[in-house]
Amino acid sequence: MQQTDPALPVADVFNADCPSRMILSHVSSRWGGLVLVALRDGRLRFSELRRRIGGISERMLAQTLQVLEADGLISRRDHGEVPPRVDYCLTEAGEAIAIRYFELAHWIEANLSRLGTQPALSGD
Amino acid sequence: MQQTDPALPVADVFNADCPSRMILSHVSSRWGGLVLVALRDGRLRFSELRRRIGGISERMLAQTLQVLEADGLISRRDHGEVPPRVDYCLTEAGEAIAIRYFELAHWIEANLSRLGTQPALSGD
DNA sequence: CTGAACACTTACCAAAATGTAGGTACTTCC
DNA sequence: GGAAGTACCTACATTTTGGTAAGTGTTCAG
Repeated sequence: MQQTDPALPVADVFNADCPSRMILSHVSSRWGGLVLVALRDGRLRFSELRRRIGGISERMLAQTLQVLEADGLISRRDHGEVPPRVDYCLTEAGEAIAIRYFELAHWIEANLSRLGTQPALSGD
Repeated sequence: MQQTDPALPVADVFNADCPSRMILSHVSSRWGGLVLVALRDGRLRFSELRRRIGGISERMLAQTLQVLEADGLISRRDHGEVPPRVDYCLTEAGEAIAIRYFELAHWIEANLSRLGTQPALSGD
């Protein structure tokens, strides 16, 4: 299935210089993963994303979308209309990553009470 | 299995104020996920982690270990010896998160060639 | 005619993250 | 006795990140 090009060194996130680190940092940046997960619901417009992702600013959303697009994780479609109409969706790679990030996020949501964030769960 | 406390609002990472966002940000911080993944190999000492995770500084490793411990994702064991001997391992919750973060990171490693890894994207 | 929505961009500034260098108190190795 | 290793901590400086507010040009609703 997946051939490893012998000319390329094996990707390794533990290696500071490996390009995988860069992608990983974009995905797990403050907004990157949330944008990806939001797009799992399907194609969304800029302002829809903005409303959906609590706390994100226009500036950050625009920037995040650009980075993710450059990484090949989402694709941007401009309908060339006026007023502007642009929407975004996941690429195949984006979907693969989004689902994994979602599983991470979702586990956290579902198990929040076991984590050290709560007011006080009396115990050891 | 999992009881949802009806008194608590449902966790939602899209909500800026949801505590899950904080955990998620720790896990997907620059070093958090890598520390968790590194510990999947078993109990490791501070200096072992430092050597394993390329590019991390002592300061950042120490800080990251503290927040992960506070979140209940890793546990610290001090052998009380001199010279110091301290080691870390994943808690159950830590394992659950580590495996999910690993799957994300590993997919990226394995599929790097499909991604737009072009280094620079002069922005801002 | 005013204001809002759209999808952004830019300048400016504050805050957060991170690196560097030094220190600690001790031990083992050469 | 000097160097290196252990697991940190602290102060300081820098780099990166992110928010705010303003602007763009057009269209539509009131």
